[in-house]
Amino acid sequence: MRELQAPKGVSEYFPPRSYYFEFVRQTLIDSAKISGYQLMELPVFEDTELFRRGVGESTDVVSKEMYTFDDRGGRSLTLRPEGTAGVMRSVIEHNLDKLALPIKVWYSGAFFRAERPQAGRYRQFYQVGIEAIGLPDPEIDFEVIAIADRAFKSLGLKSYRLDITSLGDAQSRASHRIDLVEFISKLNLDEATRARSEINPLRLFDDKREEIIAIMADAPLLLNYLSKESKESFAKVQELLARAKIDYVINPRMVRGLDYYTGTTFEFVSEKLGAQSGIGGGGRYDGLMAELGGDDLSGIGFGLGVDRILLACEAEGVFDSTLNNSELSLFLIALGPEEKVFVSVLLNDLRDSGISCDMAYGDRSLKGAMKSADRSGARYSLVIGPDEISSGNVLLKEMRSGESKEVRIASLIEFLTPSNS
RNA sequence: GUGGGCGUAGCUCAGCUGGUAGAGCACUCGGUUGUGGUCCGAGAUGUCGCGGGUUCAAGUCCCGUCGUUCACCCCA
Repeated sequence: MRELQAPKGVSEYFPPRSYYFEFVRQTLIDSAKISGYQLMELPVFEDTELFRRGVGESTDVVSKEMYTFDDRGGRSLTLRPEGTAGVMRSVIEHNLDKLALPIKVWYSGAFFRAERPQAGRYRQFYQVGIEAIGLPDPEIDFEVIAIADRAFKSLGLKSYRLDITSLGDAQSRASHRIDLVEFISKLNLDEATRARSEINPLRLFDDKREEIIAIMADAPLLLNYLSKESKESFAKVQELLARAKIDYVINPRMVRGLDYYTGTTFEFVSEKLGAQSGIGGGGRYDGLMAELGGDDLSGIGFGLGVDRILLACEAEGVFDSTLNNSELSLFLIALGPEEKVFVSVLLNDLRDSGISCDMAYGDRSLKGAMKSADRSGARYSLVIGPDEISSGNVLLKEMRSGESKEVRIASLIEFLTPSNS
């Protein structure tokens, strides 16, 4: 074991894979930005109370998975386990909800949960999320789902499923809960399962054991307890998805782990991943703003798991040959110490003009330096020795074709400026 | 938090019933004097995750520990 190593269960991205991580994250962000969402950059730690009240005391996330610590002033802080609560806190604190509604924001960053690590489940993980706050229109529900779906499609993902359901309003859930608890009380359950059902009876719906699935087959479904308004809103969301040709399946047994969800709730599931197959999920959260001390506004959002989406992309092979993981257009090679100084300055001038370029450092053989040029992925390479410096002409070699053409050093900038090539 | 698998060169791994380590890829150099990607040749690389135990002898057996992986659980 090395003396120093990363803390257990964190994900790290370094070259060359970091290129794909960034590509995935940026694609998710772009999907939000073209729909009118704006950046929200928030602290990674918050007052512990925010998550207790926002996410819910009874959830596993809050009760046993938070990284909580006291700062030097004795304040209890917690590394954010999810993004929505922090966004709500900031919206309320800065009175953003007093502006035109809906407020549409996106965020991206690291989140923390002290779970047992597994493929696709990390203690520090990355999410891109959006929130649309202030209005309950089902058209917004549709927009939010479509943004996630569009992001997945533009990445080239195909093997995923969209599950949706509605958790209804407070009254719907209360009357369903009475019947569900009644139903569960008659079941013969082991102690651990019974304890789980007492914390949240809905949990039994997503138990993976055959026998539990069997006995829950006749359990009352929340979807049958929806109020007229909830039912109409959910129907509208489905109609919009159908008209936009976004495939979905209604999954009345879907359970979300955070207490704040109400109304339309959804989950994207990859078919190419193992147990940790949820690549994104979200839903509406009426009541969360009020719970945190703000106006009683509705909101809806999602969190997408960048780590898992990257795994899904790799599992589906969407990166093959489509991406050139280099930003470089030119790679420079100097033949000797004199030329190295010259090239170093030339390189700097080219960069001043916005041309992406690099050079061979160290005292490598020409063959070795050309190899670096090849590996750099640069479009062109050029070698500079005494002849080039005295003549002012260089042979610009296009790496892919292997063909060279003579160019004046003085006109390199013009030649390589993107709009001219 | 519970249960199972795994942990050997930078990477992927081989190493049979214990006798002090190997392959492929990658890397560096060379194959005519200044041009990469193919091919050929040469070279460097490991306290066999860590700690302890059994043994004349452990990468190989036992215990612990750390990490990882799969499932449960949970969720992104």
